[in-house]
Amino acid sequence: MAESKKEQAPNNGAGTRRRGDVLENAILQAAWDELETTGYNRLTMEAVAVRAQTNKTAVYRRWPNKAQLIIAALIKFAPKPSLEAADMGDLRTDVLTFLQGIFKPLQAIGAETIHGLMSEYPGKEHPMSKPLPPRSEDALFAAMKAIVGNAEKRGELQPDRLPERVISLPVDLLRYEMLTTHGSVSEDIVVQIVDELFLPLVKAVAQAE
Amino acid sequence: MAESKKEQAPNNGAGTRRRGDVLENAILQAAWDELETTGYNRLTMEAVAVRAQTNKTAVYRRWPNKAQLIIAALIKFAPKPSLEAADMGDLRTDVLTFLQGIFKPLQAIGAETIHGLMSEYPGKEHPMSKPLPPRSEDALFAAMKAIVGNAEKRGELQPDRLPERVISLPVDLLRYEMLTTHGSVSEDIVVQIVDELFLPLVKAVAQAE
DNA sequence: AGAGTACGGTACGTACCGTACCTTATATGA
DNA sequence: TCATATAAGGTACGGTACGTACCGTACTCT
Repeated sequence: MAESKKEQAPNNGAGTRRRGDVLENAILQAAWDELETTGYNRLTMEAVAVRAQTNKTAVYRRWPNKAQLIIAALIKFAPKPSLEAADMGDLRTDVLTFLQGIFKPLQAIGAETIHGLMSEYPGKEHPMSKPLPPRSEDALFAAMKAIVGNAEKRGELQPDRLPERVISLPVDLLRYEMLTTHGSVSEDIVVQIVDELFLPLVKAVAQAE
Repeated sequence: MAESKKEQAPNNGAGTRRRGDVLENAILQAAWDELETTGYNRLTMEAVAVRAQTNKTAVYRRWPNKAQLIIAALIKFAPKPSLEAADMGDLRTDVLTFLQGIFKPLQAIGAETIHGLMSEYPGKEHPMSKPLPPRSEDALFAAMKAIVGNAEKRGELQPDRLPERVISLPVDLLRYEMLTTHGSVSEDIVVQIVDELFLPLVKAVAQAE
């Protein structure tokens, strides 16, 4: 009798109403799925709610807008590059493997999403969780510094000769290419960046004899 | 009597209804003004129409969406960099003056607008008038090639030694910085790019003895 | 058991989009 | 000079998405 109100429990027969982390994860998962199938621009809060089998209210209770929601979804579900600096014996190999390792993760997020986020994001008055952090806090930059540090320890480079701009050059250019190339970026861009730009530069500035 | 319908001619007393290029320019001017005061995201077609003292219909008759309208406004009103390669006697001066010349125009457009355009722009199936053209058609790249060519003629560089990536490096990095730096980019980034990256690279690869 | 919390669900007001429709001014040329 | 086509002015609409309010109801916790 009292059960008649349930009208065929809408989910599985077990505990019906999700809460807290369970619901939060379901929403983030839905946002990530929606992002992959629909793309950032056409993604709507309502579609995310529907896919998560909940409603907009539950979404807005947690994230105030689309940008914040998607950032949270990226943090949780986007493929993360390995940030441990490979240490294989020479600088070229280390940088190449590192860049190749971040290539696919960057590509998985996609230019449309980045542009959308950076376009919509408040920026001012919002010093938290930006899509692209300043260089000093950038994990990819830190990884490159570690790689260069290893090469210095091995004696490949004279210490402290490389300006920050040189160290960040490969990651910056890779990101630039991802942002501005509609369609897919060929993976050999990584090799070009290393062999035509980074290594000649290193050689000119700081290579030990 | 028949004049009573005019209700105090809303514009100047002279020819009332604008057409063709006059109206088109008024709309583009309004779009440009609106872009500068409101910003790309919050700019609406209706606001442009109101500022141009016309209505949405007249706008949509000419441009199918916001992105196209803004691109047209940029082409007409955005400050254009000088594309003639300076030829002052040495490569460093030429590249510096060139980069400094494109600095302000790039900054005038602004990251928000570029991100918005690149986010909304169809891209696929639309091979026309992209915000960022491919390198081969990029006017800034062509200018850099001319500058390098001048240096080769002077004997500063050995001819045909510089890969395209080296030539486009300064412009690419400058654009990257403009796109990813919220707030204002300091102008000495230009000097850094030239002195820490481009010139050492040129020296390493192609400088004549 | 009771009380607070947070989800489910709906409905609403707002904003903007893009289009349809009609009226009216202007350019053109027969 | 008048007729006609064109394009402007202007309004109104359907549609979509946003973000919020409200309320009933399940769940949690003590």
